[in-house]
Amino acid sequence: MFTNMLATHHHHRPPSPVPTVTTLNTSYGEQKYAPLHNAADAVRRHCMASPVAYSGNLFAGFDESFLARQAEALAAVDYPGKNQFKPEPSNHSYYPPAPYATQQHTSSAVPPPVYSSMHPPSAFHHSAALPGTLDTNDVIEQLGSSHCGLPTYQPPSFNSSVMMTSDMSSQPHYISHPAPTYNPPNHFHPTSVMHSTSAATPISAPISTQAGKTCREPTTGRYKPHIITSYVPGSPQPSVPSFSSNDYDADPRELEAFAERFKQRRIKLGVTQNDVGQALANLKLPGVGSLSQSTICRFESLTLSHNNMVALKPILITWLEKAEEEHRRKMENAAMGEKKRKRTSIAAPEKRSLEAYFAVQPRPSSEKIAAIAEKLDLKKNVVRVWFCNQRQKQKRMKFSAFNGDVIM
DNA sequence: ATGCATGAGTT
DNA sequence: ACTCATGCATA
Repeated sequence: MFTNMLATHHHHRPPSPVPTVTTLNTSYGEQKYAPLHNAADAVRRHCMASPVAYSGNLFAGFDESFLARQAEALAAVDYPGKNQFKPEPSNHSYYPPAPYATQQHTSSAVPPPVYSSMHPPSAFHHSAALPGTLDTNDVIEQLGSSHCGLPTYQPPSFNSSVMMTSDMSSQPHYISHPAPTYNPPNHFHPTSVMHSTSAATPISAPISTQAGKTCREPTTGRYKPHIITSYVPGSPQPSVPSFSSNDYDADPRELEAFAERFKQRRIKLGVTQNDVGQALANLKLPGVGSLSQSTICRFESLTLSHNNMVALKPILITWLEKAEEEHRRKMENAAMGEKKRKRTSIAAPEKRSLEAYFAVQPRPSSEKIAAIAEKLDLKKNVVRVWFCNQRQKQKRMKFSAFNGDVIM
């Protein structure tokens, strides 16, 4: 029971909107900022609510464990080598009502959310974010509710990761800021343009990089992309966090914004979360099978781990783009259907005249057709086609009559 | 949307 | 013993 609790404790969420709590995993490759972004929504709400709680006691919303863990976090930071502190299970079975700071703090023992680079051949491999350069002030700042601890990734001058191609890796701007700054979180801008990262993100790369493992879900036969990204002994660790185009996609705020946009566009397409999950298999991306409704839901609600979000994002982008393209096509087809040519209708008097002409000469010459057209005030082509159709009609009638005679 | 469970990989 | 990604079942 206890073991089980430990094993799944990060899933044990209180009724409050506190999302996934991931305890620290201090392996090199697992510098997660899951709590930072997973709790983004909660954070936002918490931030909004906070001012009210400040009447009197600054820590009104915080319990003792928070304070205790704050101290722990600070302590953890004081010793760079000590990235690891094992929280007491009892402290993590449940989280207090104003938990974000608590969790935040817990994860603060983890190195700062350095935006790790991707290794080109394995796009989903989260290479090590270096532990490191977080100082006490940073921690305090993160802990400060006024900032909600959301890491700010100085956005590029442009807004779309589509443009963040390989050359982005040479942006000295990023390299010179190994430690991210913490700013108040941005609210999602509904107007932000959905970008396509498919160009910048090699979605074809297997999701499961580090061990190349794609395990099959026993019951469903789904291909579960294991996105466990952690330090692989022997694999090269970057000594300096290099910033590539993928860092943008991995930016928690970008992820949050994307998830929101994704949801909106999915709904616009009239597709359910389950549909999306199933449709992913049709993408035929290597190592990418279907996903459950749960997972899609969790993606949209940012209740997946950061790495998981980052790995799923390009796949979902791929799906979204294809789905929207298909949708567009359908709409166009529908529009085409509506744009049916106007059917010319020939009035009864003219029709009678035409029938009279037809009785005399079913195959009038071009000149004759022109004459008739002029006489009836119809387009020559209309008259020509009428004769064609009339001949065809007659043929049909003859044929059916003949058949009827024979068969019956 | 989410509690609980599972299997695989990691430490 | 843990972490993680994910799924099933159900609220």
